Amino acid sequence: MEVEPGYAKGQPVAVLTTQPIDRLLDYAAPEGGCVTGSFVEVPLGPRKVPGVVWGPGQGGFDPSRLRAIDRVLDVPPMREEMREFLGRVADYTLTPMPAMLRLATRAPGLSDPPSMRRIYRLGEGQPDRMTDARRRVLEVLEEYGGLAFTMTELSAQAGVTTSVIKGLVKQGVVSEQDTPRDLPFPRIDPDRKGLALSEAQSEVAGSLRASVRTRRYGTTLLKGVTGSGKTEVYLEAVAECLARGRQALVLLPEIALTGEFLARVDARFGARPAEWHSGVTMTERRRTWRMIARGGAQLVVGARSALFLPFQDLGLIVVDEEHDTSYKQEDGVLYNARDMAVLRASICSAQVVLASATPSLESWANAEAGKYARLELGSRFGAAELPEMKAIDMRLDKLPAGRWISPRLAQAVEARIAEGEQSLLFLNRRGYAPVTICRACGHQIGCTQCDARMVEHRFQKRLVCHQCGETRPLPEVCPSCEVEGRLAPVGPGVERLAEEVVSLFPEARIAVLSSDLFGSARALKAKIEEIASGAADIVIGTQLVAKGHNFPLLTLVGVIDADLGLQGSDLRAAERTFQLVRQVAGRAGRTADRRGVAMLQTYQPDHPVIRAILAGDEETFWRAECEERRAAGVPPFGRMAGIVLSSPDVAQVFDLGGEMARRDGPLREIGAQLFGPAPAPIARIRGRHRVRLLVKARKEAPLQAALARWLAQFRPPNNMRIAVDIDPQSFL
DNA sequence: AGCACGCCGACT
DNA sequence: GTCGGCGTGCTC
Repeated sequence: MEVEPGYAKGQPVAVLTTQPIDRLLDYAAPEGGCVTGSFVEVPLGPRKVPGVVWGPGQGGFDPSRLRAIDRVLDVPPMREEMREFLGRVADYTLTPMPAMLRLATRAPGLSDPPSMRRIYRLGEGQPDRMTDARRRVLEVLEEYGGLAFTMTELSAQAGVTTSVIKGLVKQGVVSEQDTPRDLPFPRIDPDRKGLALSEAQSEVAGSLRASVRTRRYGTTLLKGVTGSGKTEVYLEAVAECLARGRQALVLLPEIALTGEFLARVDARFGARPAEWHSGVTMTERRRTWRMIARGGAQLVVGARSALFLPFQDLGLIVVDEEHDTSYKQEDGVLYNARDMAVLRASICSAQVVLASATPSLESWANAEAGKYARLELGSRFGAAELPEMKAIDMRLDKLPAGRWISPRLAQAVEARIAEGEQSLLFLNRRGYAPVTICRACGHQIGCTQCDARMVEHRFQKRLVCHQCGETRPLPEVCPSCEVEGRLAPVGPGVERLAEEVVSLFPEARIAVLSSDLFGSARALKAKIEEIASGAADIVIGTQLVAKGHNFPLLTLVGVIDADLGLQGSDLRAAERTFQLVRQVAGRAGRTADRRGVAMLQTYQPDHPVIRAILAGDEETFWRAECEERRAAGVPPFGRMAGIVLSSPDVAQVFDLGGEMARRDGPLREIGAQLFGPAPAPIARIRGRHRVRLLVKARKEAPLQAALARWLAQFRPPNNMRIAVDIDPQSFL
């Protein structure tokens, strides 16, 4: 255990608060003293704010005006490695430290004292007489064995008033006890035997176990096709980590996947891990945060924000589906969870496992360069193989307007229905139709707040803007020429595709999986399970279905528009299309004893990406893609940053954008190039005009420092926002 | 982030 | 005169 410097009462200490102040503030240590890392509550103006003691006082402030820390919170101090991690992420992403601290303290009731609750279980005594109500209470308690209940739970479960239970307590029939509200998670037994692994799986699991045993930092890219048993294999690394007494974290891109994962962990270890994502209740979050800090949680499964949990001794981070773009998203701070996982592990001497069937190009390149170890799980578990890939050349099948399913694909679906098997039709477009056009004047209905076309959602009977979420009823009259009844949908969305499927297969049971059709993650999960158990013949889905869900009865995947995403100038488009189509295709025939088929409808069967998918030749694709990026000097062979200025005032963003382009001295000093300003891909969102600049530098260039010096020159007006995105996902 | 301070225009 | 708009600066 490291020993933090302690401060006696009255000594000045520097405190980092969650308030957006770009420096530390000095306070006097409280009654009872504090240590570096102590979570505290400090007075700031008229308020009390949370903070962390960051070190000794810096001085430079009238000592007689120092205010004292109000109190030290009842949680273990923030560890040195966590402070370092926050600082490094802040430097990397150009994020102010208070915002980093907010990420690390996103736990409800952090400042609350430890609270107790009263629980009830079966006691020793006998009741003086038995009544119906008393019997129901005893039945409930017996049914659940030794489990304890809260008063509310027990009275609800037994259907009696609380006075019945109180009466039983008085006679000692029910025992009453106070326990801490935040209980440790059930111990996971890492020595429990798991499922039998194949020889290939055991070998890979053995390597991962050996890496974990080193207790050093290291990253392994674990590549395995869908169904190859990746999860079982990395759970062996988890077992090794827990057996060494260290904590483990498994990151998943989507909360819809945690249900399936929890069941796998339960099957492997006979206990469930702690969960951390937006769907977890407040009390559970509080418990989880505290237990992780105290070592009362060994294994955590969570979303990206779980990286900022206060682990005591983190020995392993698994990033599952590491290529998933949702690892890079804004939640106050723009960071890529995959990269930050590697950073955190390197600071705390932990191992990282990046698992994917279709790794990101960055990870592939890092493995090629020898920075990451690479392990591969070749064949699918059991007999099933990767699906057979076929292209359907859409230039040959002339489809009538408003039709998207080629006769060949329709025939294949028909055959599956006859066999009692499932088909998946994949179209990465939500809603009914992406464009609504007026046949009289050619006007396309756009959003008033954004430069984007409104998407018709027939299910909701409304037009929806996919940028800002604004909706409005479908108009009868063209908003431009005011002619009535000439508005027409153009192009397909999943809802419209469903309409076509109904007309083609009126007898079939059809399910549409699209994120906007479900109110909650729970509802979506239920639907997925229903489908997996065979409740549908044809599944129509957006990219939601590409993400790891298991449909055992599925033997055919039809990709409606394999070309979608290939157009446009996004440099990552090829990679993303390749991954998405491979992932979707991987849904076919995962465990069936018959080989699945994936059919790709395309107008460009000779496009290199489509050919690479068809050939199943990933190495060739990646090598070619790497060469192109190397030649262009773009990530991962160069560094980039996107800067987006946004303001309700158009002139303002262009003015400052222009000024930033002119005063680019700090960028030129490191040999970086500046492009723009140009209107951002979506030039207006929620009424804010957006202008984008792009900085490109060599891989070794100190990009962040130069960006910081460059940006410090400008004072943006107060209604303008400047967002800096290091390593942007797309750089249009 | 809040909140006070202060400077300017529009009103009683 | 004085009410209130919001730009500027401070919080240990």
